[in-house]
Amino acid sequence: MDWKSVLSQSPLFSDVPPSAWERIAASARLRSVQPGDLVFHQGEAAQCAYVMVAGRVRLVQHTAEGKDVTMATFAPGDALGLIMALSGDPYPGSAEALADSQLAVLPGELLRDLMHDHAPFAVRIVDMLSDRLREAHQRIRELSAERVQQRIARSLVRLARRTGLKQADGSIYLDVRLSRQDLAQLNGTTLETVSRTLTAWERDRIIDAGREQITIRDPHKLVLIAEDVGEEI
Amino acid sequence: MDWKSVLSQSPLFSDVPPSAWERIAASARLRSVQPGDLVFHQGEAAQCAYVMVAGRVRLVQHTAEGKDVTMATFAPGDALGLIMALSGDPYPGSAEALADSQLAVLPGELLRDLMHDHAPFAVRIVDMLSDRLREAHQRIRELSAERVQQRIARSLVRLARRTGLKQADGSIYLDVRLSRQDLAQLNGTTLETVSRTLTAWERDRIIDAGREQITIRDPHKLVLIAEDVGEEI
DNA sequence: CGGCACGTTGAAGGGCTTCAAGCTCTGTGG
DNA sequence: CCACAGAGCTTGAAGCCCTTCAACGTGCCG
Repeated sequence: MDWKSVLSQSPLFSDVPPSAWERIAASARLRSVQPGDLVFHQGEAAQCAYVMVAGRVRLVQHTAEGKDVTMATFAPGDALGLIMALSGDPYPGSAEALADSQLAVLPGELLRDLMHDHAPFAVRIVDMLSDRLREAHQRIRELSAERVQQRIARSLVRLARRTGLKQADGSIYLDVRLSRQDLAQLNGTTLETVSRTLTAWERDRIIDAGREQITIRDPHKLVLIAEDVGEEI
Repeated sequence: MDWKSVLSQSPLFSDVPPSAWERIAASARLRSVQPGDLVFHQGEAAQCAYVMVAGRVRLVQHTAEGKDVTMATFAPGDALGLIMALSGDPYPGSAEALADSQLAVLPGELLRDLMHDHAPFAVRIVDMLSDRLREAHQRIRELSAERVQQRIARSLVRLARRTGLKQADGSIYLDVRLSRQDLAQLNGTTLETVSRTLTAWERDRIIDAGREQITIRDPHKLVLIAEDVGEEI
């Protein structure tokens, strides 16, 4: 299918009237990236926002000490770089492709104009930002109050909901390349700790862990760990 | 000064045309709260958003295990509960007054209408949410990658910028009631750890710490701790 | 088949939490 | 005015969770 029609079905543009659509089509370009490519670099001044057409991209922040922290991952339909494109500020992180991906490139100016001319479009953006903010707050709470085990369990449960493929035997296969390092960056821990944790869960038949792939055998137990049940009263 | 005129000068409403102002004035009410009062409760369905007129309020999330995490604090001009008022979802946290405060109460419906009728107003909201999201991401990065010491130093530096009163001798007095517990909730740690850290800094003449109040004697050193300088190459 | 990225495992240790006890202010009511 | 209750703070001791460093295994792909 034509990428522009995919774009027009993105939640971001669902409320844009047909009249404005020509303008979007005229300004938007398509960009293809391969795994490991950076869509944009941390610190770079933002000219554009992106809407995922295909593939998977993650937003990473590099700290001064050389650690990487994964802030979010994006699937088709999601928008990234919105805030920065609107304000023109430097990107606070880098966007790294996790798979072969295609993104629609949208000039910041176009977005600004659309927002001013079409209030419902601005409302859509408010909605998207609201969701992101809620997620961010949830992660702050987790990082502040929960143990590493819990946080890892939580991210597996979340991934299961997003990309899980239910198998015949009831287990859930996570349809993403997911290294120990990736899980560490998602949860603010080290790959060694992730490895030990997964090994322990494999011993307890809660998951099957392979190279960059995980199957959840016992989703219920994983949720119990995520919710830290087991010592109530 | 009339609280409605204060409200009209909030950044939130700076782009609302005079024509809409009557409508805002008609729907808005004023609410006064005392320290410790909750403006709204976690879990409660959101009907309204609030704009700070005077005082200071913080947003707290209670975890299942009974720990509290402070998500943000609000000063006059700031808006809280925006997201939830727009969507009608339950508040994900409680808003607790830290001082005698006054807030303008705005029905969610009013905000929704304003956004649809006046795009520039929606743009303001996008700006505010953008700032909040940026802050949240920064905190996630800090919580993921930094030590407790660093994070405490950082929050003191931040508070100094927001509410610091420069003294004659160059030190900075933080003009907020700030208990060890508060600092702990801000940084995802315990009051004991905060106490020990502050005591150590007091020994090193970096701060003066009293009961619920802190003066920064050597802001430069505090920044160095926050940035974790001292072991580069 | 060699290199490299991914993963496992062990050992050591430190940062931080947890529990516990006691101290020091502040404010309040008799 | 003073005493006392309670909130805020300090300090110690114990220990665990997690990191860090290090060495080695493993499988994929050129």
